[in-house]
Amino acid sequence: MEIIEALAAIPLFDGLSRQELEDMAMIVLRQDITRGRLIFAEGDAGTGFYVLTEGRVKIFKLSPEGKEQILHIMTPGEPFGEVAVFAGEPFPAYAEALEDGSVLFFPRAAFIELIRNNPSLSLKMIAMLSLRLRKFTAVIESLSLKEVPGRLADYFLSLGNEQGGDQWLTLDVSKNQLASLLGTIPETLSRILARMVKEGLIETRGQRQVRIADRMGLEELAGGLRRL
Amino acid sequence: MEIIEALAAIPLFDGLSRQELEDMAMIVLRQDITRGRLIFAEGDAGTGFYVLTEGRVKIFKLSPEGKEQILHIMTPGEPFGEVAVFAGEPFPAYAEALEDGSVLFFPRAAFIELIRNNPSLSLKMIAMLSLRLRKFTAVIESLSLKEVPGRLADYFLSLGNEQGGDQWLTLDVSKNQLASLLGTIPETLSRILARMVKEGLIETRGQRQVRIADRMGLEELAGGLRRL
DNA sequence: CGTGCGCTTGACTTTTTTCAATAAAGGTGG
DNA sequence: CCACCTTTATTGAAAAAAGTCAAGCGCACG
Repeated sequence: MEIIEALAAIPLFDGLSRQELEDMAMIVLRQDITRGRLIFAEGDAGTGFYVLTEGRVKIFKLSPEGKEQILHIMTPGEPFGEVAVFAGEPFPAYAEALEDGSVLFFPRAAFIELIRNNPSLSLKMIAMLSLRLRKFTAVIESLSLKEVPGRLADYFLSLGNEQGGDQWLTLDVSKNQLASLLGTIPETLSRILARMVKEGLIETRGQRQVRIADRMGLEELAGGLRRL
Repeated sequence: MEIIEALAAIPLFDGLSRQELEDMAMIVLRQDITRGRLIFAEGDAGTGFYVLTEGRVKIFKLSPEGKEQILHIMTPGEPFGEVAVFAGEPFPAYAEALEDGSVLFFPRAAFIELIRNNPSLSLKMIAMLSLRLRKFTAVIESLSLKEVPGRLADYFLSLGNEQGGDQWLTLDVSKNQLASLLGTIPETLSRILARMVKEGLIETRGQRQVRIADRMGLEELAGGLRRL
C-alpha cells in the first residue's frame, strides 16, 4: 500500500508505529493535483486538511481588487489547511497547486479521533503549529519593521542558509511570486534587485540564480543599519 | 487554593475536571507582575509558558534601531510564550506588563506530561494554536495588502464587534501603541484619524473614545473600495 | 517565426516617514 | 488645588519609499 510509505515520509508522523500508520492509512484519501488546480478557496468549509506529498502548493490571500499575497509556499511533507480544521472555521485562504503533484486528505472527525488516542501524535501536532506560528511572527516582524530591501536581504540570507553557503542559489519561485511573498509588486522588486547588483551585494545569473557577493552588506541591510 | 480558581477561569482549560485542575495546580507557579516589568526577552530560553490572569501584557519585537512592533496585547485568560515552549526554541519576542497584574507559569516538562495524559487538553491546545495562527494570517494579510487607513478601519470594525454596536468604543491601548499594532508610526496614525473624522467616518471624544459614525464607509475603506 | 508571458525600465503619483516644533494630558509634589 | 514636568498627541513641510501606468525587451513555446 503506497499510502503507508507516503505517510511514513511525513515529518509530522515520524516516530509513529507501523500499526498507527496503518490506522491512519484507513482514513486518508489520496488525490492527484495538476498545476493551476485550486485545492480549496477562502471561505470553504474545513472538512479536513491536507498534506502535500509531491509538487508545490501556494497558500495565498486575495484583496478585493484581485491582488494576491502569498502567505506560504508548501513543499512536500508539509500539512496545510489544519488551522481551519482545528479552529472549526472555514479556510482563511486559497490553496493552489504550482506544479503537478499529489496530496493526502485527512477527514476532520476521523483524524481528531486518532489524535485523541495518540498523545505523541498530538504533541507533534502542537509542535508543528508552534513552529508555524513562529514563522508567521517573523513574517509579521519583517513586513512591519523592514522596508522591501531589508525583506529581500532576509530572503537571500535564509536561502543561503538552506542551500550551501556561497554557492549560486536557485530561486524556487518566479519573481512575480517572490514579490508577493515579500509583500510588494514585481516592479519594485525588479528595481531593488538592480540596485543590489549595482552596489555589489549580489550577483545574478539568468533569471533564477543569485549569489551572495557581500554577506555582511546584506546583513546590514536586513538589520536596517544600511540603506540601499 | 486560589490557583485552582484562576485555572478554572482560563478558557483553554474549561471542561477539565476538578481533579485535573488540581493536578495542574501542583505544577504552576503564580507570579505578580508590576507595570513595566519585562516578563521575558527575545532569545530567553523557553523553560515554560505563561497564562495571564490579571492585567495586560504586550508582546513585541524590537528592530535594531529600537523601533518596536507590537504583535499582540494579551488580556486575562490568554496564554503566551507557548510557541517557544512547544517548538523547543527560545522566545521569539519580548513580553512586558502594561499594568500591574499576575500570571501563572507552567513549567515545560510537567505540562507536557499533563498533555500526554489528557487528550482533551491537547485538543484544546491545538485549537487555541490554530485560532492564533488564523489571527496572524489576518494580520499578515492586512499588513501586506492594505494601506494604513484600511488597517485602521479593520481595527475599528473589530472593536465594534467586540464591544457593543454603535456605542462609544474605548481604545484599550495608547495611540502610540495602536500605531505600532498597525505597523505604522504615531504621526501617520494621527493624520489618518483626523481625516477619518473630517470625512465623517468616525467621531472622537477625549483621547480614548471613538464612535463609528459611518460603518459602511469604514467597510469600504477596509475593503479597499474607497480611499481617504 | 511570431505570440505571449515574465521581467525590466522610465516617468509620475500617492503614501508614508522623517524631522522639528507645538500643544495637550496626566501625574507629582508642594 | 494648582503649577510644573514628563509623556503623549498633533501639525507642517520636506524627503523618501513604494505603487501605478505605460512601454519595451527577451526568452520559451507553439
